[in-house]
Amino acid sequence: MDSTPAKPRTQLDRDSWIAAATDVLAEEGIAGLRVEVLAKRLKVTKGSFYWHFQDRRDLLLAILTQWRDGRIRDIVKQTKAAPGEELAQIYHVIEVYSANRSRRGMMIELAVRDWARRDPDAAAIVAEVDETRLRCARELFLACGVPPQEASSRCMLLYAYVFGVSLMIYDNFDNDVARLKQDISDLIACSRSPRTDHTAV
Amino acid sequence: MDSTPAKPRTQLDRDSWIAAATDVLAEEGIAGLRVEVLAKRLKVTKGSFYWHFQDRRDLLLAILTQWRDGRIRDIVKQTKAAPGEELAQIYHVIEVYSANRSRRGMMIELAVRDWARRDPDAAAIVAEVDETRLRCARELFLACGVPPQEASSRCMLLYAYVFGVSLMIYDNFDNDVARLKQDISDLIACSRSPRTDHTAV
DNA sequence: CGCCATCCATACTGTTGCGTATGGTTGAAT
DNA sequence: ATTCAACCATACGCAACAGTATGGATGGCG
Repeated sequence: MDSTPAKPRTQLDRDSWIAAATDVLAEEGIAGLRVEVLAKRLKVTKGSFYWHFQDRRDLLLAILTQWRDGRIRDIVKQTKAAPGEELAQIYHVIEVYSANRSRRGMMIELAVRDWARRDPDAAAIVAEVDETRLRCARELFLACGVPPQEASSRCMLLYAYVFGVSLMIYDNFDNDVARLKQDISDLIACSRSPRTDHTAV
Repeated sequence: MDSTPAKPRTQLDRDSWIAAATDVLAEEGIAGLRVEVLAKRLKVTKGSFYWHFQDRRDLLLAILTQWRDGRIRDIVKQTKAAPGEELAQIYHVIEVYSANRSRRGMMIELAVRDWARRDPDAAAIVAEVDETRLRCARELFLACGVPPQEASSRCMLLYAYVFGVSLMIYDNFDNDVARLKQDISDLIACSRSPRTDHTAV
């Protein structure tokens, strides 16, 4: 009929496997990431898997490095700010990394961090990502005129909050979550007085 | 030789199993909590396990409820403060729940929360614990004279920070972690100006 | 002493999953 | 058209694990 690459005959490459595996990681965690389950999801058998990967560990390490590269690319992008826009950019970072924005991204993040608690390789990757993120965010605070020591404290608080809040279940605590999160953003970004006017931007 | 209860013949009861299971949960996570592994650790066979428990799920639910009860008992204890000591108590809570104080407790905490991301029963337990903790901590802030809305924000930030920071790997970021954590405690507890004098107590 | 309830060991079945071996299919180059 | 490399299916062995069935040991009590 046509020669357009409509369906490349389910020809899978390494990246397809990694992408699908990352989906499973987000949904089921590292322990639920089994090659036979993954193969079933891709509608092939594990004969295909062991063509593209040496073993399960090979896939896992590929997931890690790809995740790291994506996260580092993202943070340097998110922390670039035009002069004068640095404070607004901090608010933007908090907003972007808050759980609801990209639920999938946070699920991966949490799965990787849980993984890193028992796997040295994963821990090394997380360490790289954290260091890069902290340094990038710190630059932003410094550009806002925050003193060095305090810049370190605030960017650490920023990331700890972002990850921690996505671990909590607080449906019945406050009925105005939006305002709650806004207040917290103020505390992290620029709390000098309790009621900061953060009409940022 | 003697009739003292030196070795009760390895007679295990339900609580012994739950205690050992909680250890495994802390070390290996919910996915690594297998009944045969647990039995081996207790030097018995799973024949014993299935005497005390209906199935694996029975054990898991027992772990959850016991964890909840312990955590709720602990938080009401930690948030009791003599009049005038409320601010110091807030610092104490931050200190106590920071990862290094009781590494084991935090490992269990993180394991349960990761578990709760895929299990509704675990999620319900975490919701109970979170609500209790937030309300208790909120009372402390209110007793410090913090306005209601802000009290909600600060106690939420407190817990999110505590859990989040134990997920991060920041060895190479700052060489004075103690001071970093002190600064963050200030931001959470009483930041009105960036350099608050928190010579609390 | 003998009986019964408690507690555990042993021995099975069935399932899931990792990894390997080997053969089949497909498309592109010669 | 033949051939070869890339890609996948099938079929195997092996281990870990959930759960069941059943029998053995132990201790208190009538």
